[in-house]
Amino acid sequence: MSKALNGTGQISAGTRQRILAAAAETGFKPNELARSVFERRSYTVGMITTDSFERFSVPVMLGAEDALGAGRISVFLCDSRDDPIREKHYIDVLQGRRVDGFIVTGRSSNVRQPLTVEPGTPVVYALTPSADPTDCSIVVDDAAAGRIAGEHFLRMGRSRIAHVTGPEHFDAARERASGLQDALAAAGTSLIAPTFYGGWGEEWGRQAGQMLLRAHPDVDAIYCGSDLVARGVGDSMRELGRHVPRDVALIGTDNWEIVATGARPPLTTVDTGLSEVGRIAAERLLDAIAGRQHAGIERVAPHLVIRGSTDSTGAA
Amino acid sequence: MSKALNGTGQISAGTRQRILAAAAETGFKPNELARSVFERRSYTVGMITTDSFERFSVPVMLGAEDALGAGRISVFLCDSRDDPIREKHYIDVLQGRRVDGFIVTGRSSNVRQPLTVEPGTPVVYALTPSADPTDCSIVVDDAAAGRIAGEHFLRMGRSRIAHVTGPEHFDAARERASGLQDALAAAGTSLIAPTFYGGWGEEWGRQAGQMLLRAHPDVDAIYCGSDLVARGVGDSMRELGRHVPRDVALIGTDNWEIVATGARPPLTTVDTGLSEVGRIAAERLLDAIAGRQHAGIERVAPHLVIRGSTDSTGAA
DNA sequence: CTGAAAGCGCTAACAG
DNA sequence: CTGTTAGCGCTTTCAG
Repeated sequence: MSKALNGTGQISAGTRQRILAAAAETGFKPNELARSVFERRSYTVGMITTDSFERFSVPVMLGAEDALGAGRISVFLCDSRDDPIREKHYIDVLQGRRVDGFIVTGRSSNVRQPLTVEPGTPVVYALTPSADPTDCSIVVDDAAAGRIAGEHFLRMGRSRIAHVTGPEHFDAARERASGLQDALAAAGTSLIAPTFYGGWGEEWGRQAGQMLLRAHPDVDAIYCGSDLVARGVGDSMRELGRHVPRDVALIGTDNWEIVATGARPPLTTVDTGLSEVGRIAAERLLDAIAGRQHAGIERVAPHLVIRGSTDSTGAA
Repeated sequence: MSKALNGTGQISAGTRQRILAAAAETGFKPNELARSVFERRSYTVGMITTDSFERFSVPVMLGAEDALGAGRISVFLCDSRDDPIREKHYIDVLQGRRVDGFIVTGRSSNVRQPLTVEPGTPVVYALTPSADPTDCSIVVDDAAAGRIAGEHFLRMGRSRIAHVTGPEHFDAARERASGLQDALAAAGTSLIAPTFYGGWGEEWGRQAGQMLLRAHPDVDAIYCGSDLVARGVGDSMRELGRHVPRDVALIGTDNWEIVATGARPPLTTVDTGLSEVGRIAAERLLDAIAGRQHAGIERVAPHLVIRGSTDSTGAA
């Protein structure tokens, strides 16, 4: 009897107990599907990632799944592989299952085309904002990431600062660069050299480190667009006789734990708060499902994780 | 009308077309939930991971999701965080949603307690086999991984072979070690030193590399239990004046692309075929749902990916 | 406060 | 071949 199980309707405490006991004994489990048919909602959301759960979407998903699970909502997992056909397929299937909403995530922080869903189905974009500014998007505050890194260098007294990062066509790369420049400008200084745009991997870090040192042997601090780049840069510094952090301080980005802590010295890095992005996205989606729509792009503040590459008192 | 949409029952081609057209025009989407209530199954499975989607469970999940999606089955995502309470909670919720089955995965290859589910609900274990041998488990063939690495070293003419790997309490570590020993024994030789059990990270690799070189300066090949260990070992080799692969050849494990390819030289590594594990697990689950139960532990063959750390003709 | 009845959207079986 | 009906398991409403 649903009245007993849900405590709804009018029923006496006595019979309620009796029914509950009987249910427990029988091992009765209500069929949530049937309830969903009646309620016209499924307490279920679809999470669509475009990038096969690379290291960026995973923390976002985890944060989202966590927040959603607390609201007793289950999560459907979909890997669209950046393929519009697959994406449409998943949307169709999940709408057939009457999901209450969608969270869309992916690797890049560049804008993406909005999802085409049944009108009334809420969608929240995490990490990759929707091109439609009236959609709800949660992203990393990349400018703040650059600023934080710059301020930390200034605070530790470094002044000959350089920046090595990913390809220029990534919004994230350009915004971090401008955040860093802003921080330096606010202190009346500027980058020792134009930003080195290139790639996100170790190899680019090594190359850029060498180029940088050749052009500016007196560099004393380098902000890197990823932890991998930072490792590559660090390797090249050591090879060319520079000590990290004494001669050159290094800050990475991502706080990819296993990479950052495995480095020698462990990397100080800007944690972009991806699981926070996921958590907030989930909350916004829950709000939207409850009828409280959010609109616009919300930027999540990153934070600095200090380790040996900027702190000589820390681990070697 | 369901007859038209599903092509079931008896209906003329004419009216069928007419109904289909009307449905397309209206944008009609059948409610799969209602169908599921009737069918008593949901075309949905639960994927439970114990380890928050570390790099081991992600490829497994991807492989599984891929195979399941082809069978038009959606996947519920659950992160139990190795917490029995959370696990039970997820199982209850998903059984309430009448999932057709479960796939359980996690980081370690050690056996785990079987899931407690409603009788009749199929469960397949991926990566972490069930303690119950009548359950269906798909795992990596770790002994084969060790064998493959050993045979590759022998083939390239190395004979003073060592092994640095993770903690001894991991089944995977011990089995790879014994597989490697078997391969050497088959060629009438043996390890130059007892297996170095320790950890899975770079730091352990560096330590072990130093210890190894001190005790056995003439070592010419090292099989490592993870790509991170291999990187650590490689770093220590170079620091102590050994060239990789000329003086010492290196094989890692996992084929964690970004780590293996970012190394200098890029790492030859044993790919443990995790997405294959996931794919097969999904197929076995589909079979079980269809009434064809599988039982026992199935081992998936790993394969070698050759890069510069064993091949001096390759990248430097 | 209780039990019966109607309906959520679908499918199968059934007369017409 | 067609349209109607009963029923999947649940919740809500409405007489008793």
